[in-house]
Amino acid sequence: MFQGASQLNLDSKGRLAIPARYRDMLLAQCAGNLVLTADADGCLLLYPQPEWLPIREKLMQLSAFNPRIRALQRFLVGHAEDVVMDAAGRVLISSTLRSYAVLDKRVMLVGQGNKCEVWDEARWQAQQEKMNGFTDGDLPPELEGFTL
Amino acid sequence: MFQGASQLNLDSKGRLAIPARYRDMLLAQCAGNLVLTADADGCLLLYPQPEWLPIREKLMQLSAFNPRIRALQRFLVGHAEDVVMDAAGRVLISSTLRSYAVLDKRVMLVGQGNKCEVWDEARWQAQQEKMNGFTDGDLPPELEGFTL
DNA sequence: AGGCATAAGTGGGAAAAAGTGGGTTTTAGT
DNA sequence: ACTAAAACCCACTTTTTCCCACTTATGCCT
Repeated sequence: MFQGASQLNLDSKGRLAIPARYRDMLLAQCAGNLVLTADADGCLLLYPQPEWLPIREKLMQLSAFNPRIRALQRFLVGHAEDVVMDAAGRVLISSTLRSYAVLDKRVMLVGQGNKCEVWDEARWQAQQEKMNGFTDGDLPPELEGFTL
Repeated sequence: MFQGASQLNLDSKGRLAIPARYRDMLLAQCAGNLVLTADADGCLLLYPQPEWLPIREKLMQLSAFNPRIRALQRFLVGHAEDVVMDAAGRVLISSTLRSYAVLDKRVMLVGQGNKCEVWDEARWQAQQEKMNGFTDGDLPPELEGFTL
């Protein structure tokens, strides 16, 4: 499971070094086979391949006649790329995905349970600002009674 | 259970010495495995790992399509880090979390039931000021009829 | 009440691991 | 066949982790 944020640097070839704490897990779980795709909020999503496959299957079984579902399918599956960790625990991010998420050098890798998010550092900061005033207004009903 | 506040000092490497009164309990409960994450009020939260895990599970099962829930997931899970007590009962606080909570040296550790809060001392003082005038204005309905 | 013993707080150093950068070979595409 | 990009590999630098030693505090026993 992924959690925690790491500030990382893409190297001159566009490679991303996966934090060491995840490497053994990823080698054991999927031999370093990962899937990168785009997220609607402007970051990338990084899944272990075994986590991604059932998500793709469920997604593609949804109705192809609902325009919003079609758009979601095109977006997620259309941007997905297989990547493999090299011996140093790095993955190459294609120029297509790099330009989608506006990644140049400074990047945040943010663990989110079964996946990680990859953010341009400045965009991540901006995203975090949204927590200011989080408790203003009505809370979503799912959070009623939620205790930390 | 955690209660009471302790004034502690981070050392030059950013390590926090857990008060001795909690150590035996933490070694027995979770072998020193703890989880540190950020709190929206500007402090950090320190959970024994067994307390944290069900909270994370409940959080990650909520809908990923609600923007406010997504923000909360990104914030809490995105900042969570596993830490382990060393032989001297200390945990290392990463520079990411230290800069989030503006921790330099003087720190307050405040017990809060199933978790502790970690505050920069000055911010803790400021937080306490907010208790002045607590009873001004309308009370939340949950406190109606509440007796101490 | 003094001193001794144990436990806690604190600091730092050395070994190991991880981050980083590039050079060379292979593959694919034109 | 030639070019360009990607995969692979190796070496160097930096960071992290683990361990040990010293100082300070606490409490117990004489």
